[in-house]
Parts: sequence; C-alpha cells; structure tokens
Amino acid sequence: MDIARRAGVSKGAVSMALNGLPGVSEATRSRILEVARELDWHPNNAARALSAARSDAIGLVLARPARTLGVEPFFFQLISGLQAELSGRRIALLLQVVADHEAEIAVYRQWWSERRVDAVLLIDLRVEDTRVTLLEELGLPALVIGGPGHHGRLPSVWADDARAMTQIVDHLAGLGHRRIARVAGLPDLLHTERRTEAFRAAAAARGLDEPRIVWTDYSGEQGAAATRGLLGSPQPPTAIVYDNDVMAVAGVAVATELGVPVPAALSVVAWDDSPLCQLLHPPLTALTRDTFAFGATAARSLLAVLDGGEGADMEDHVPVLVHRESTSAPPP
Amino acid sequence: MDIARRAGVSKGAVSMALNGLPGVSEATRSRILEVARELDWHPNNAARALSAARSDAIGLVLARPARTLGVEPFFFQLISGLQAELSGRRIALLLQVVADHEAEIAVYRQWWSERRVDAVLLIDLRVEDTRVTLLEELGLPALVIGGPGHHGRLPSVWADDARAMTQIVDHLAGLGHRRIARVAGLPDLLHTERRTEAFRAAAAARGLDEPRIVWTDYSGEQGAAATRGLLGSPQPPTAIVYDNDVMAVAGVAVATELGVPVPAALSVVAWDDSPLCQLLHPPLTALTRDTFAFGATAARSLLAVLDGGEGADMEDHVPVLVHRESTSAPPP
DNA sequence: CGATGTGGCTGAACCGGTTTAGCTGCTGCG
DNA sequence: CGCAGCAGCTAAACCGGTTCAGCCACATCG
Repeated sequence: MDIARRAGVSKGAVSMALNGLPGVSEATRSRILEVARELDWHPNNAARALSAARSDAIGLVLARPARTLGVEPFFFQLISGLQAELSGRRIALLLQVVADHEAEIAVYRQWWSERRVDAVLLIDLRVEDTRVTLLEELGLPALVIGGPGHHGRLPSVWADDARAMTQIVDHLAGLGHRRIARVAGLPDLLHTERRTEAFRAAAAARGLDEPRIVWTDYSGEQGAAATRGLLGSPQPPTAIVYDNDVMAVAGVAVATELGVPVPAALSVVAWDDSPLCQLLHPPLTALTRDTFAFGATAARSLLAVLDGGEGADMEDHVPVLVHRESTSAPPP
Repeated sequence: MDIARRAGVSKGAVSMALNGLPGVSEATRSRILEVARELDWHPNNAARALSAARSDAIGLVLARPARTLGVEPFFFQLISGLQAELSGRRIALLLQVVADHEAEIAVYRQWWSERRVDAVLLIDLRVEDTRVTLLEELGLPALVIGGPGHHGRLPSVWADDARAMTQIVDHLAGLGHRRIARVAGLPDLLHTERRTEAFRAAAAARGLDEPRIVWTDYSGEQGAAATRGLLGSPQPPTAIVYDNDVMAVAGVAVATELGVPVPAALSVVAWDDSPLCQLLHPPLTALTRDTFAFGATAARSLLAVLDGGEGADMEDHVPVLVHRESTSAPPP
C-alpha cells in the first residue's frame, strides 16, 4: 500500500487511521489522512469485502411479468427511498428482474453462495411463500416488505392495508353506496388477500350487499375486462375499488365507452396514487402512500438487521385516501 | 480450500479444473468437478474480484426527478433486456437512482475508485455532456445509450430517432394535416434535439406550416399545460406529437375537457407505446420500439467493450409507428 | 531503582481465489 | 542409454485490504 510508504508507516497503521480505530496517535492519523487525500485514495471494494466477509451490497429481485412492471411508479419510488438511506452507508443495490418464482429463487441461491450480497429484500409476499423458508434455510439475511404474518422468522415492514381498505369502504358507504365491487390484483399475493378480507369485513360491518371481487394480474387489459364484466351484469355495482392505478384508469375508460358516466353512475377509487390519477378526467379518488418514505423505513430496518440487530417488525404509516372527483353519491 | 483437500490435490489444480484451463488431466478434472458439485461449491465473488481485478458488475445511474421516473415502462424494459444478456455471464447490475447530475458524477467517481463496477451505462445523453469527458478521463469503460455523436470516444448504441420522427410527420401529412405541433421532453437531452431537428426538417420537406414546439419535463402536468396552451392559441394545431405516452394521455384528457374531440378535431401521436396507449379511449397511435431488445443489444455491446474490444457503435432497429384511432384526417 | 503498565506502532497472518515458476516422472527420439 | 520435452501437478506469490500478537519506549508506581 503506497500510502503507507508515503507516510512512512506500516499498512496496519494506515488501516487503523483511515477507519477511525484506536491504535495510532492523532498526529500520525492526520498525517495519514492527509496523504490519502493527496493521493485521492479509495479502498478497493473487493479487498475489503474479502477480508471483512461482507459485500456491502443488498439485493432486490423483481419477479413480475415485465409487462406489468414499470407501469407502476411504486418500484422506482421504493428504490429511491431505499437508496436515500443505503448510499450514506456505502451500500450498493443489486437489482435483478426475472421472469418467475423459480428464477427468483435461483438468484438468491447464487447471490448468497457467491456472497454477492449481504442481505435481500423480499417483495410481493405470498400466502404460502417458499422464498421465506428458502431464505431461512440459507441463512441469507432478509427483510420482508409486506406482512404482518407469513414471513416466518424474517423481519418485516408493512403498511396497514386493512385499515386503508376500511377507509375506502367507509368513504363509499358514507356517500350512500350499497353495491360496491373490487377489481383486485394477483390472488396469491398476501396483501391482495389482506385487502379482500378487510373489504368483505368492512362491507359487512356497514351492512352493505355482499361485495363482488374479480382478480386480475394488475394489467390494464384485465382491469378493463373485469370492469366490462361487472358493468354488464344484471345488478352492476355503483362503485368499484381498483387495486392499482392502471386498472382504475382502464376501468374509467371502459365505463365511459359503455356510456356509464363517472362519477354520476359509477364511483371509482384507485389504490396507489400517481400523477396519472390526477390527470385523468375526472381526476381519481386514490389511496396515497408515501412510497419513498416507506423505502427509507425499509432500508433502516434492513441496516438494523445487518448490524446484527434482531430486525424488529415495523408498521409504516397508514395510507391516506385523497378525495377527488371520481367518487360521489350513487344514482338514486 | 477444502475442495482441494477432499480431492487430494492442490488449490491451484482446483482452480484450473473449475475454470476449464489446461494443466490438469481429464481424470483429475472430473474428480474435482464431482467434489465441487457434492459440496455445492461456488466461488467467492470478492476473492475472485480481488485477484482478477474485476468486479463482474456494471452500473446504471438514473438521474431524473423521481416524479417522472417510473411512470415510463421504458427503464424496466431496458433493464430486463440488459439482464437477459448479462446474467448469463454472471454479471450483476448495480442500480442507483440520484437526484441530479452532480450526484450522478459523484457516483461514477466512487464506483470506479472503489472498483465496484467494471463499466457503466450512460443514459439520457445531453448535448454538452460533462459525463462523457469525466468517464473518458477516469478511464471507466462505458457504453452510451443514445447518439450518434456527442459521445466522445465512448461507444454508443442508438435508435434512429430522426427516421422515426419522419415516419410520424409523413403519416400526419398524409392524412392531410398542415398545422402540427410537438410537445417535447427536456430540451437539453440530445434525443430531444435530434427529434426536434427531424421534426422541423420533415415538416419543411412536406411543405407544412412552421411547426410549434413546446418543451416539458416529461411529466403529465406539463404535458397537460402545454396542450392547453396549444389548443387555446389563435391557430390551434390539428395534430400534436408527444414525446412520451404519459403526456399524450394527459393531452387527450385536456382536449376532451376543452371539447376538442380526438381524433375528429385533433390527432394525437405518442412517442413510446405502452399498455396505457391501447387502453385509452381512443387508443393512441404510438411509436413502438422494442426496448427489451434494445437493452439486450446494449448489453452485448457492453460485453464486447469489457472483453477488450473496441466497442463498435451500433444502430438499433428503427421504431415502428402503430396506427390506432387517435389519428385521422383533420377537420375540413 | 526495578516492576508494571500502556500508548503507538510493526510485521505477519489471513480472507479465497488466480497465476506462475518450477518440480517430477514419463515418453520419445537420436 | 542419455537427454530433451512435455503433461500434470505443487508450492508460493499475489490481489489489497483488516486484524492481531508482539515489541519498544516511555510513564507510573511502590
């Protein structure tokens, strides 16, 4: 190490000085720091990783069909939030987009066996999630985004989907709706199930008709098809809650096309707000969550895990329903 | 290395065997491979990186305001395409989302000084791009996505925006439009300028009126505002070309709101297709490009650079205009 | 004044691979 | 038969850091 030579000390001393460890005098430390600055020295990541048995990287695998990905701002906002916390600690984010569950698991195995990452983030938790048991078996530290429950001994961060859903149903019921329906996302995702339970429970609590639910893959196509089905049925709903913004937009388009005015004949609520919701005509009543902040929270939890902490489970803020013009009282 | 012990050879022999290098007999090689399989052995990435002076990772920095990011499927499709090529070579992708240009440059410096990446992808090329000179100075291998031109000695992969734009203008002129306008993206991006030049040139070649152009930040808000401005002017255009799908959607919403029927009174073309374009009412005529394939092409080019090749500049396929229902003959 | 710490530093081992010089035993050739 | 040449392997250096045992000089204390 040529800093050592230039400063006339051993490389052990340099290491202590640069890492703020005791073992060198203040005079020597500042001399070494000075030399390091002069030489614009930066530690070689591989060397540090090898010796410390750390990689200073965390991994995120996205396993959704490419088609539905990227349509939603959710992921980028999450990633931005994550990095707001991680980059301060010089921790990198490895991103991998894969086609399916199998491939996702293969990536975890490889990353961990090669020690490419120190931990991973698990997203889109399923009801029976083989990934959780895999990660536990591997001993690969992980933070589950989504919960509570079904995440084994892994720590988890989540938002209270149930309370959010209750908010929505209350809002609609308060406007006078009695026949509400829901266009849901993928049925095997845990949060879809959570929302479904809460949806049914809230409807029952308010004495509404047994609500209809249609499951989709989050794509606009399926959202449109579901809407068409609901509106074409004998007793069409007077309000529909969509599990994402893209489907809500598609739903409004279908309704308009069928001559069903929004909100006069049909109220629409979108789960997850986006610029799109505000641009549409009418602007959509939507459930807003601060995904950036959520990502930052998740990152802090993950760092706690990496620091050897237990990684306590944590609940994020409850999402807020923003009232816009796509919801109103049902037709008489 | 305990494979060596188990197989009764030296670790040097193990290394040769596992990497397919000459120097071991076939018998020994297969015995070593067998032991490695039994032990489910995988090389430690840090050790390999340290010794080979490679990191087996490439970096991608996205420096757009978080608000406009993620709205476009473009990035995820690009990333998916990149990884389709990269993961076969066990090369990871480091993703960093930053706020601005300064931060982006800082990330490059850090990544390279710590040898975290072997190369980076440069995206959203600007007319005067300080990043190009920085990367050249640093000696950090890079592939520029966007061009041709303005990328110094760095290799580049691009799509022919000019020909695509000509296609669009030809289509509109063929329908009979004479007053067309364009809602463009960020003015300092190179491809924005490319499109602008081509737009003006094609309009002139077809003898159309001098076209109006409004620049935006790609957000739906600004797209809506631009549309409002254009339609409210004394001589409103009969066709508008938008630089992305989100703005096109916003534009249609504004037109509808103002009582300007699409396509009867206003034709709309979106640059970049997405499910959204097909869902809208009317479905939008849009410029489709195979972003996944583009990403794969870029990855191959980048691999060529890493393999020590010159990294030849390459042009991707010309995007194709898909005719849907948002374009028709102008009102008489 | 000698025993005992102790702050400050050095030298070497170590992380887990790759690479290379060099050794061994065999084959083939004159 | 003697020697060159080569296949096949080992041992050790190396990548660039971190960590730790141990050494030295000096202060402190009984």
